Amino acid sequence: MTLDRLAASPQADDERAERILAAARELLLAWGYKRVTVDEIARRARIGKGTVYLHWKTKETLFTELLRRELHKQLGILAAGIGQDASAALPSRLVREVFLQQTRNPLDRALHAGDSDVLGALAITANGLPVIQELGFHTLLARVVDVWRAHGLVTVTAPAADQIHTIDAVLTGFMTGGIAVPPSEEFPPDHRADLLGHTIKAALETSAGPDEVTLRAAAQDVLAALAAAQGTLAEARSRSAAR
Amino acid sequence: MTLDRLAASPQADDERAERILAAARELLLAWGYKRVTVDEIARRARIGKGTVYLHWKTKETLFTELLRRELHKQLGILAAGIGQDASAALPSRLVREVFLQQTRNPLDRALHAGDSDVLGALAITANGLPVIQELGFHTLLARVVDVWRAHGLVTVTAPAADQIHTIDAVLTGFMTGGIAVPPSEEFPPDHRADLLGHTIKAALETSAGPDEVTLRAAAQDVLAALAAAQGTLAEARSRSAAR
DNA sequence: CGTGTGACCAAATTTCAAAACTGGTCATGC
DNA sequence: GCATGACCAGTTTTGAAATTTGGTCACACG
Repeated sequence: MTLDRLAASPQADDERAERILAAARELLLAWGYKRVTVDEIARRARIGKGTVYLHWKTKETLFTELLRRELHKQLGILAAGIGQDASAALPSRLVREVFLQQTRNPLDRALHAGDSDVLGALAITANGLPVIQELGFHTLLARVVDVWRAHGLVTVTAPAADQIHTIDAVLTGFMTGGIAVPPSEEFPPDHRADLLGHTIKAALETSAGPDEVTLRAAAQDVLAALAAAQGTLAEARSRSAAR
Repeated sequence: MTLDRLAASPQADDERAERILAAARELLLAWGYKRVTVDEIARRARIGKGTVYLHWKTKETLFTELLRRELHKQLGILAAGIGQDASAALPSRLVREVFLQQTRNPLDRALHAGDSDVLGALAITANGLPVIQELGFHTLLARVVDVWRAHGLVTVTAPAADQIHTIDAVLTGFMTGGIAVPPSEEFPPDHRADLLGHTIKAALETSAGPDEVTLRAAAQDVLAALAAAQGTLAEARSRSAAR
């Protein structure tokens, strides 16, 4: 365990942090927050338990960073999609994509659903708020809605707060999938994503689609909002490090 | 306890059943299914415990009937609303009303949300399905959507199954209220109901509102569907009685 | 020297058997 | 012949002991 590393270079430190995070991620998905022990994480990362605490003050900050990274990555994927095709910045398209991402990535799903089987004590933060709020998702949503309004992609007759709430509720509803209707193979994620997209489009978007120029400008602003949110996440990271 | 009743008339029997049901309802709301004991129900209804079993085979059938009655009553209120104003049969209006009912009536809410704090073991039936499904809500929703389609109140370009799923998901989403947005006093139930109604309307209803004649005809058919569902509920009741 | 470690500690969680409770029955009394 | 509550088997709760776990730190190692 001690043969391969002579001095601690910052580089090796980073690589070690990654290993810890990777181990934590695997275990979180397999067992859920509560059952994962710091000891086990250390064993998987092939380091001593104390070393984990050289990187994070507590088990909680370690996992919080893991979640921050997850959201950071998700935002990156969204941004990439918009970069490739500006129309992916449209409300219906963006919400659709978020839905698909949550469907595919178990951690994202747990995060947005506040799944306490996976998140355990993390599901609700010290402030009594769901993690997803703590991570600034609400702020991002509000900013993006503002961008959409500024560029006329969504109606401005309705208050922004109403639109935010509608998006939140509808997305959540499609995530849980409703209650009355029995799950069926007729509804694969892609299809449900389409229904969600259609609902968002009908409820919020302006009837006439935007012209090319407006769309590109709006896409730029959405990208900026995403980047800003990523920045906030990255910044919070350094604040939770042990050293 | 025996002075006031000499012979058991069917009438007195019914009145007694009502007392039991009323006691069960109070206790269910106060304590939740699991904590409510048959003993306590009997005490509240001022009868012996064994007497409860003269009316229902098990604790579970007793509470299932309670829930059936609750849904029956809710359907009655919906029907009354339509009787008074045919436009209450429109998708957006009807869903809106269901939402408000669930918001106001704790039992309805528990029923539709599958709240296991209240419903306990009842939340999931012996068949592994949520109670609300067992009670035929899905069948009713499917029928009503068909009526709407037949009368051109909703688009017929989209499959009915998609529309059912959309209604279910959106209603559920507004019930839980989303995750990302912190609850606020800005969003009283009435306001959220409006947002829900708007969403359903935009996502499903045909752009041109129906003429008076069509609306009335559709309203009649919706009423018939509601009455049929009530009939099914009442019929199931007799099947669960002990005698 | 300074980094990494695992033995160690207090606090939290799990175990497990005894005690208490509860759904459902039925012999009894009215 | 209907209503009742004592009674029973099976389940749940309790609580104290045993185990586990997050977090610390004295020490070994390079």
